[in-house]
Amino acid sequence: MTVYCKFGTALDILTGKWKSLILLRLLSNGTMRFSELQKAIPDISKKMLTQQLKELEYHDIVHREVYAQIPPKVEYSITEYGQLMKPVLQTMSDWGAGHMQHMEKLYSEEDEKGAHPSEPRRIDSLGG
Amino acid sequence: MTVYCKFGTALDILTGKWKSLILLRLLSNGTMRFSELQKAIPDISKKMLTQQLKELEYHDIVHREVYAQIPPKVEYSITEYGQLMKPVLQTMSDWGAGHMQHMEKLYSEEDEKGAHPSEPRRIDSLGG
DNA sequence: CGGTATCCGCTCTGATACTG
DNA sequence: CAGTATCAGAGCGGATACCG
Repeated sequence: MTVYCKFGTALDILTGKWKSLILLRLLSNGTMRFSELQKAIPDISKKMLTQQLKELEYHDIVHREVYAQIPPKVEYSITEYGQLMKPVLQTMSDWGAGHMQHMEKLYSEEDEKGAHPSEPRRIDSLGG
Repeated sequence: MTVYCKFGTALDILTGKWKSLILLRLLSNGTMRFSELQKAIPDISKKMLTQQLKELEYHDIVHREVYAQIPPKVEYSITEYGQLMKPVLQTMSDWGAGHMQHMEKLYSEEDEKGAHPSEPRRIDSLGG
């Protein structure tokens, strides 16, 4: 079997503009409908939400429950296996928090206005 | 001050096709010259290597030491601060290892040949 | 409501050539 | 050796329209 990178595997799953947002919402809210996720993440398009959820479902991190009714109702939640992602998210979040402070020390607020490589994204935090 | 996402901060820094590769090499080999990194990561182009290293340097994760000589010599290494990334990398790597097994159970080897969303990337592992 | 299909622009990445 | 500059292509992400 081809040797895939353990690290890259994790990275791939977290990567993408929206995956983390979805995971974070689902983790704190429990079960959510498609439309609830849309509302919770205003800037995401249906296409992206669908796509990202599909990938997460494929990886057994998100569970998709379809109710056969009109109008349709679909609920998403983190699988039991998916809960194992929590420590990963938490570790990254913790490091990220520290890093933001570190960056502030290195580059003053004034300097922040200039264009720097790899500016941090604006995303909601994990715990709060 | 704008509230940046702690999690997104970490993600941004690890994200990109090559950042992890560079970090992993530097972490295990210590100090490396530009050309050594190129050799260690055969498929990366000069442009990408330069670009990624610049970003890592900006984030104080990688140190760039220039020797004023002809021909030029530039050495890269992980900063002391950058060592703090290790637990993050390790956590992700550990989870990734488990996830690969989990995926194998869910989808048989035969099935792996089909095109699935978000196939894991081929990257060298962290520890070995 | 919860998607899919299509088009389209932009960024990211890569190949190549040039420079100090 | 260690880059920079330039151009071109692929793929990600977004807007819109349509469907069960």
